[in-house]
Amino acid sequence: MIARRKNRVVNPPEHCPLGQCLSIIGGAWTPNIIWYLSSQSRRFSELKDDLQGISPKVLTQRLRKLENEGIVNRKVMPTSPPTVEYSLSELGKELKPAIEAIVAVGEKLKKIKTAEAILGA
Amino acid sequence: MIARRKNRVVNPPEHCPLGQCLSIIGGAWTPNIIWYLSSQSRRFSELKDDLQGISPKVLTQRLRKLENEGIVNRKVMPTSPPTVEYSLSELGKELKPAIEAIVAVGEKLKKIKTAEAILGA
DNA sequence: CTGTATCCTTGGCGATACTG
DNA sequence: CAGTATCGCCAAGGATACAG
Repeated sequence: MIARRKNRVVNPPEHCPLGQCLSIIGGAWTPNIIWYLSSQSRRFSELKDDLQGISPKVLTQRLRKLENEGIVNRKVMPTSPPTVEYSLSELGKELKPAIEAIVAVGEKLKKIKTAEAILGA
Repeated sequence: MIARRKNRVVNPPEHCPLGQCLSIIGGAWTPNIIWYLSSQSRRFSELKDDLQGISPKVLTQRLRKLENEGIVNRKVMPTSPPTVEYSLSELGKELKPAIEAIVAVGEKLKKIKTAEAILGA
């Protein structure tokens, strides 16, 4: 069930093919979180550093959501001070091709725009 | 330049690899619009029908934005009543692999969750 | 270090009515 | 048919402070 609130449809082009997956990777930071986790597991503050500018509140929110969806694993190390390792679950790794495709297109668009700027100006 | 508002960072994990592309396909309806345009060109009301539930205001907004970004082409036919054809530009077609990857992952996740529901319950 | 708690702003989107 | 115009909601996210 995709997010509904009262009778207000929040998100859902449910009948369209993309809704489900996008509700996972659709946040402002989420895809980048997945991206950084895809190459290696990271600790909370490492992610916070990777995603410079994210507030701890939001990072926690995103990670909790991803954890609940079974996309990331959270592993608390019994150290002091505590360290927590986040990593992509097997399910989470399914998202990699999509993320990679987005990244690839992003790079391509950037190149095209740069070329246009040079040629056009 | 990715959307900033005053000193408030709205969207931008700019330094991360995904920001640029996601700002294009990141809306609630946008990826589906691109999806429907990817197989064939569509008229305004056809899209409105495909994306059942979208308001004309939002559809116009999205299409205008995509047009400005050079993702879609808008072609007004000199008929009465007017008909307008939207299609993906060459640039827009670059987005297809990303959208397709998202769709593919979406389907896969659905299957996995379905299987889990059957096995687990 | 890894988070919670609070408060606030904002832009995306819905609903509806109207126009050329 | 293909849009504009208005109004208003609200959840995502920012800033900051605090806690185990």
